[in-house]
Amino acid sequence: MAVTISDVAHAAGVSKGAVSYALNNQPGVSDATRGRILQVAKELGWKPSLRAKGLSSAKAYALGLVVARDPKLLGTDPFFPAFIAGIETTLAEHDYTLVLSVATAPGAEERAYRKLADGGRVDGVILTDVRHHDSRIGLLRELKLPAVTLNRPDSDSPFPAVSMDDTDGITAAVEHLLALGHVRIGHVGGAQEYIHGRSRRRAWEAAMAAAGLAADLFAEADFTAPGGVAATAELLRRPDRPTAIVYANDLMATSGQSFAQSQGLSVPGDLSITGYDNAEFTQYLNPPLTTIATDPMRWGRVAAQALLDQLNGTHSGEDTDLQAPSLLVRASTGPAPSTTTKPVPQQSPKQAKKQAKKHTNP
Amino acid sequence: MAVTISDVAHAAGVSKGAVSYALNNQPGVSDATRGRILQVAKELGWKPSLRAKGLSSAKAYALGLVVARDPKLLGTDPFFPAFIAGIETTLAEHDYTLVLSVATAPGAEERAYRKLADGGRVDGVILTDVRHHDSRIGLLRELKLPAVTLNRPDSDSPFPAVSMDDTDGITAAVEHLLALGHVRIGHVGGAQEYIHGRSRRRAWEAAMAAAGLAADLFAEADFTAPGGVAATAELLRRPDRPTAIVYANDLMATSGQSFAQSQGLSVPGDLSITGYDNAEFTQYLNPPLTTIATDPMRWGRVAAQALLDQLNGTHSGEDTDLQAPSLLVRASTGPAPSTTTKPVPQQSPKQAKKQAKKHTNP
DNA sequence: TCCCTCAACTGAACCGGTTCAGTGGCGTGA
DNA sequence: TCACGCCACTGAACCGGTTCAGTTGAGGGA
Repeated sequence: MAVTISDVAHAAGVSKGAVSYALNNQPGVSDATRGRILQVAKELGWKPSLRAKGLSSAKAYALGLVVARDPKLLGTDPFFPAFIAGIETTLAEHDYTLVLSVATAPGAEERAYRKLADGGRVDGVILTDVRHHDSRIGLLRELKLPAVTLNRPDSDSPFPAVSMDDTDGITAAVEHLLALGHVRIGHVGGAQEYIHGRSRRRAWEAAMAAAGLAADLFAEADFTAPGGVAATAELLRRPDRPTAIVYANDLMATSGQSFAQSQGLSVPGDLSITGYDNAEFTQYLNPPLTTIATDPMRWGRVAAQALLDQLNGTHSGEDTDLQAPSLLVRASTGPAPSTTTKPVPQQSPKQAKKQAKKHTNP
Repeated sequence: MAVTISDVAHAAGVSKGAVSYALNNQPGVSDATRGRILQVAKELGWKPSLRAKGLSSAKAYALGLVVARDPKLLGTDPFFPAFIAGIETTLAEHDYTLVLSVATAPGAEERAYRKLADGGRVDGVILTDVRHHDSRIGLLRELKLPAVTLNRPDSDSPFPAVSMDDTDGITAAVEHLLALGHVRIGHVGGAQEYIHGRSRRRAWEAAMAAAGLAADLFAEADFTAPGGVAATAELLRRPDRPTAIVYANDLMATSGQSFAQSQGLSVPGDLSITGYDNAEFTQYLNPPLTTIATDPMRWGRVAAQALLDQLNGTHSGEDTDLQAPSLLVRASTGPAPSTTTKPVPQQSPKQAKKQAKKHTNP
């Protein structure tokens, strides 16, 4: 940090401008001079100050990511770490870094975006967990902050999207269960506020409709483990309880499976279960979870690249579609029970609720 | 971004300097003028440019965190998301942001630190996952980058440490098992390269010694799920196999428990298991995992504060000790088998290895 | 030989703040 | 009434780069 461009210029016997041209591979210096300057710079160990560079070129050389999730959920979700690692692989090739913001308190999210935009700390942001009529789209517009979104928002968005289809994976899960003879296939959805919560639900509905079945065994949860327990309890209380449940993520599938077992149901003997995400721990569950394997790392890599392209003006403006995730069959799914469905051990709804609660907070 | 300090100065009829003094609560302007300037600044919606501020005051207003882990392991470890959330709660109160780097490839870690230091992108870093004779200490010294470490390194370190004791938790786990009648208590350790891998092992050894027992049932793993399987397989092959295993983290405990069950052992009937970290999913395992509940969020909050204190010179220079984590007893631990230990179904080591491998990659 | 062109390079302005030396005006004490 | 000190504020330098208008000198064409 001690050595500046002036030191290099002086040592090489040229002006600051020449050093700048040489460093950035711009015309204006001969090859000989360029070589000499670079040589001197190397000898002096000159590292151009990002701060100065940023000030004069009006760039921050950083991308922003605001994560608005309960830290508890965050800690269990395998998505973000892998996603961030993907972003990083792209950024490592460019002179960019990632500024991460975790917003847990309500209202903190908007503040976080403003903080990143106001001081010019980042040149653009990646928008994850897109919501129904997401207010952040308007916010970013107001802040004039370039962005890419993960999946295309349902409201009008000027930002390019990098999408990974939910439909195929859920469809494959339903078809897998149908092939095993299941008919009463339920769905525990994530918060319908999120567009991926919605699209997964719609994919389940469509797959059921395609098989001529009613999609009536739905319970909405919130992507959290306790939510999964409550939704599972609700579905299992139904008179025609499902013999299989498609969950919108692994965490809910995990807690749902655990709850079903605690109610005396065998998985997959009495109830088949599928997850979504392929979190590493799901293969060590008992039984290991049938789930849908996404590729968050690739998603991160591509999203970061799309944002960088947008920043330097080389982005086509078109959305990018990533390969759809694939079904990973493990032992939590099996043939539908051949006889009449074993009822869940009788208890009043009140008791079940109590038990569900107890199960949630051991 | 369009409105600058000059615009404000002009609008308020004062010089740039006066605006700067007013904004930063420095003497040199009267209260009346200060009020007027702030009023004008507000009306114009002026947000001082972090870049310009950074250049003139030689600060980056950012802290760095380099995470060197396999993204797969990262995704399952609940530590980092909560830890980062903790950092964020501190930074939100100050005008700082967090720059996150994920280094997965070998050699990428050092490059990441250099990248952060060279351009002056951060003012300091938080060092996690401290290793035995950690080379990063010297590196940061060379780069003249202020830092705090999580736990005190075993080599000489000039940086303040924020420590959370491992010993008490492991000791509590061993004592809990002893009280249940266990005598052959094994330990599956994390990579001994990490100082927390070492200290957990040493705590187990000490607790065993205190009970007059030999600490010979040790297997080293690497904090990963497959590693946990392999180490568990090794311990279970021993002629005097353990009736209880203390794992150095939840992920290994999870995969170890799953492996033991696949070998026909009942948990906790034949084998009791304890984890470390209290990852959320562990309460939904079958059986739910007895584990040690740490508070990574608090750790992040305190570490960030310590680093900020160090940067503005108010740090005492002394290490901070956080409250030790506590044991959380769930159903994976139970009384020691009363009769002779049930042997693991006979098979050659070769077969066991094959099975372990198969178990790892379903 | 002279003029023109163009490549190579310089010097200075600029980005938007901070900071310091200097200046003007006011109040106070003798 | 005057000298002095101090408060409030200004103007300019500065941080370390980028960028642009100019300058210089070499080479080519007529």
